[in-house]
Amino acid sequence: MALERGEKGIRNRTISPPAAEADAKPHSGSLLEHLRQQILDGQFQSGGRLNEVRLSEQLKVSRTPVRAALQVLAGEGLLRHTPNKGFTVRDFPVSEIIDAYEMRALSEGLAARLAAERGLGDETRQTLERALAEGDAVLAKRSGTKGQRGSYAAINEAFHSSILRAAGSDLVREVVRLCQRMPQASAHNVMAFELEDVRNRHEAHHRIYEAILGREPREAENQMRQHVLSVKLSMIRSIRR
Amino acid sequence: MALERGEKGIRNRTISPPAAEADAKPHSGSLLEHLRQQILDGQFQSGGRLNEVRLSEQLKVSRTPVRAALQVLAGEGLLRHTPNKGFTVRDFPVSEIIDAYEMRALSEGLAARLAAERGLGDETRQTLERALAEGDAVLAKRSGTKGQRGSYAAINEAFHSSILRAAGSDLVREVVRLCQRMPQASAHNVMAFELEDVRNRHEAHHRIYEAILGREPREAENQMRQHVLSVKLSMIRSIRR
DNA sequence: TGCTCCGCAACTGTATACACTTTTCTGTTG
DNA sequence: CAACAGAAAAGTGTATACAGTTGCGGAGCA
Repeated sequence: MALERGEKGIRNRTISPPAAEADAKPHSGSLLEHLRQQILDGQFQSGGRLNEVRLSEQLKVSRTPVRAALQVLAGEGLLRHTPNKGFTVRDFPVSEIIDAYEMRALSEGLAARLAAERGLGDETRQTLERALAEGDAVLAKRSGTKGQRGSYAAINEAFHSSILRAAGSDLVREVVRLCQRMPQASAHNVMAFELEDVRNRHEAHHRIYEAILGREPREAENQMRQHVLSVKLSMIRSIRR
Repeated sequence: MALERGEKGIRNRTISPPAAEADAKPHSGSLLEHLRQQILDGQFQSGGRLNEVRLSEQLKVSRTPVRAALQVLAGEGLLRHTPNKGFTVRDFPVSEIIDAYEMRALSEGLAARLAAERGLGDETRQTLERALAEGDAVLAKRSGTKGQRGSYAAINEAFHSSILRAAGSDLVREVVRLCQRMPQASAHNVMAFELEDVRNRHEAHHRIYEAILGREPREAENQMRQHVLSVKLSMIRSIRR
C-alpha cells in the first residue's frame, strides 16, 4: 500500500539520490558476485555471522535478494547456515588449505591429460603461447617488483584457465574452483614467493604446454601435478614465516 | 531439540533407510533434502523448468522457502538459474558422467592415501571391517537377486564413506559429492552390473583396507584408483546396451 | 556480589503483495 | 491461411509484514 498503482513504476528509478552511485543497479547477479568477492577477499572475518538487515541496508536492497545470494553462497560451500541463526563465513583450517593443493594437483593434472587427449583448438593454442611468451618477457627482468608479480599472476591465471577450458569438462573446472575457494588462501597468496621459484614454475608451464601440444596425456598430467605440488611446497615454506 | 544433521559415526547395526515421510513439518531443511533427492532421482526431466508456484502448492508452503531451496541447489550446481526465467535442471552430458569417474578415482584415491597417512580410529576400523564381513556374507550366496544388490549397495556406500570420513578432509568429501551428483548417473546406477564384477570389486575393498591399515599410502591410493576406474568400465559396458 | 528469571530487542523464517518480464492466446488483416 | 499485434495470463523478482526464536540485560532475590 505504499505506492500508487497505475503508473508504470519507471519513475521510481530517477528518484535515487544524486551522489553515491557505487553500483548503478545491483541486479541480483552482480549482488551475488559482489558478496562472493567480499568473502573471498576476507572482508568478513572467518566464522563471523552475516547480518541480513545490515547487509541489505549497506547494499540498498531489501533482505530478499540478500538472502537469495547468501543461500547460493551457502550452496557453494562458502557460507554455513544454521537454522534460526543465519549465515556464517565458513572457516577453512590450514590442513584444508594444504589438502586443497593435493586436490588441485590431481584435478589440474586431469585437466592437462584431457586437454592432451582431446587436443587444442587454434584459439586456445594462441592464448597459451601468448601466456608463455609474455611470461618469458616479464620474468626476463632482474628485479622482483610488485608490478612484475601482478603481471605474472595474471599470466599464470590465463595459462591455467585456458588449459581448464581446453579439458572440456565442467566438473573439473568446478573442482578446481572448490580448491581455490578458501578465503585465507588468497591472503597468503602466491605473490609472496621467491622470484627463482616463479621462474622455475614458468619453465614448467613450457613443459606442460609441449606435452599437451605433443598429445602426451601421461606426460602432461605428470608435469601439471608436479607443477601444482611445487606451488604447495612454496606455500608451506612461506607459511612457516 | 534441533537435531537435523546428525550422522555421527554411530554404529548402525544394520543398514536401514531413514524412513518417516510424513509432511508434518517441512522445516526448510527437509524441504531442501526432499527437492535434492527428487532431482537426483530424475523426477524432473533434465533441462526442464521448475515452476515455483506449482512446487509451493505441491509442498504446501509459500514460494519463499521453495526459492530458498532452489537457490541452494543452484549453488550446488544441480540447477541452473536464468534471470526472469527461473530454475532448470542442469543437464549432464554423458561425457561429463564419464569424466566424473576419472575425477572420483583421483579424489577417492586421495582419500585413501590420506586415510593411510593419518591412520584409522577404532570406530572407523570397526565400521570398515563390518562392511567387509557383511559384504563377504552377502556375496557368498549364488544368485543375484534384487535384495542382494540392494544390500550390497548399502554396504558399498558404507565402505566408501567411511574412508572418506577417515581422510579427514571436507574438501575431498565435497569433491566426491560433486562427482556423484549427476541425476542420470543414478539411473544407469550400479545395480545393473554383473555379480562377478561386484565380487571382484569387493575383493578390491579388502585390498584397499589392508593397505590403509598397513599405513601404505601409495598402495592405498593406487588400489582405490583402480577400484573406481573398474566401476567406470563396468558403467561404460552397461551404457552400451 | 552473584544468581535466576522475565521481558524486550534484535534477528531469522515464512507468507503475501505487487512490480516487472515472458509466454500464450486471440482477433484482425494481408 | 499465415502472420502479426496486442492484450491477457502466467511466472519470476523484490519489498514488506508479521510470526517465531534467540540473546541480552536488568529487576528482583538470596
